[in-house]
Amino acid sequence: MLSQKTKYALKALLYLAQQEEGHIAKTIEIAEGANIPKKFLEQILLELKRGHFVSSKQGKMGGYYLIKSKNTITLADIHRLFDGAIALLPCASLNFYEPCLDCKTESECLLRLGLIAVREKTLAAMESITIDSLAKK
Amino acid sequence: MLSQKTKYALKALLYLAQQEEGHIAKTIEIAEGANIPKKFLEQILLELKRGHFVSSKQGKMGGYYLIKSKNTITLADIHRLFDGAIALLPCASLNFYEPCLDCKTESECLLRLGLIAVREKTLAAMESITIDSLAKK
DNA sequence: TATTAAGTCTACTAGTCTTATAGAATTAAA
DNA sequence: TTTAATTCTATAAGACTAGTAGACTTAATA
Repeated sequence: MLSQKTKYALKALLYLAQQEEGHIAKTIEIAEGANIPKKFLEQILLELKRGHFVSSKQGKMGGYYLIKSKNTITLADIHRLFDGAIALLPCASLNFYEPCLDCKTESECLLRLGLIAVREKTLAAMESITIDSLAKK
Repeated sequence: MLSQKTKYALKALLYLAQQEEGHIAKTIEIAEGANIPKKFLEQILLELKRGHFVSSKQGKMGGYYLIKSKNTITLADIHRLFDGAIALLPCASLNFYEPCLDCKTESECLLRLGLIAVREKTLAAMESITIDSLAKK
């Protein structure tokens, strides 16, 4: 399941994607437009900035705007930024790989290969969903 | 991600699936065979029993055994029993549906349809993984 | 240059969830 | 009746989630 944070991040990105080119949106504007608690949104926007999905202009008249094309930002990207691995276990993850501590050896693990198969399907589906494709629904 | 509980449940089921027909496995035997803390495993086995995947024989010489065919128990089943919804949000879930509180109306929700598409792919993948298919890896 | 309005950063907190552990009660074989 | 197993309820430490608070920095503009 997506955390509330990931959901808010997606909604914030959708809000930004729907603004006209060049528009700089204030946090309060996004918060009200997408129904997100403002102070919580501040943190989320900072993380999106550190992830290079948005940038900001500081000071008066400042705000946030997309810096990555809305048809290249995928659900998989945002999930990874906020909720981490897409795989069902770290040992089946591409980007967050970690061996399981309770497995004797990875090759003996009966779960891993099956979970990798699931991850491949889920990942493909999540990579095909972009902010742009969502905005057009 | 799977919780530790779900992972242990799968390992316990795999252990049971690998025993010969008619064998009744004690909790301590499964715990040691699958490397699971015994007291934690007790709870898990009870939940698997309530979910009608295993049954038990009480008293001396008692223990647990599969009551559902190992090629009909899927990863999706066990995920749902312990971790709940497979969809990324409750509003996109089949078995754990709940409307989003922060959406004005569901039809306006830009996320839902995309998340349903992901759930369909993930669910198909998880339903194709059975205890039997895992045990044969 | 002072004011104002915006983002930035760090810390904190209440509540919930996870991962167990403990121990008493129940059941059934021998 | 003893023993060995499941069953049930309670508890607890630690991590995580979702959010709040407030001080600080930056930049437009009057």
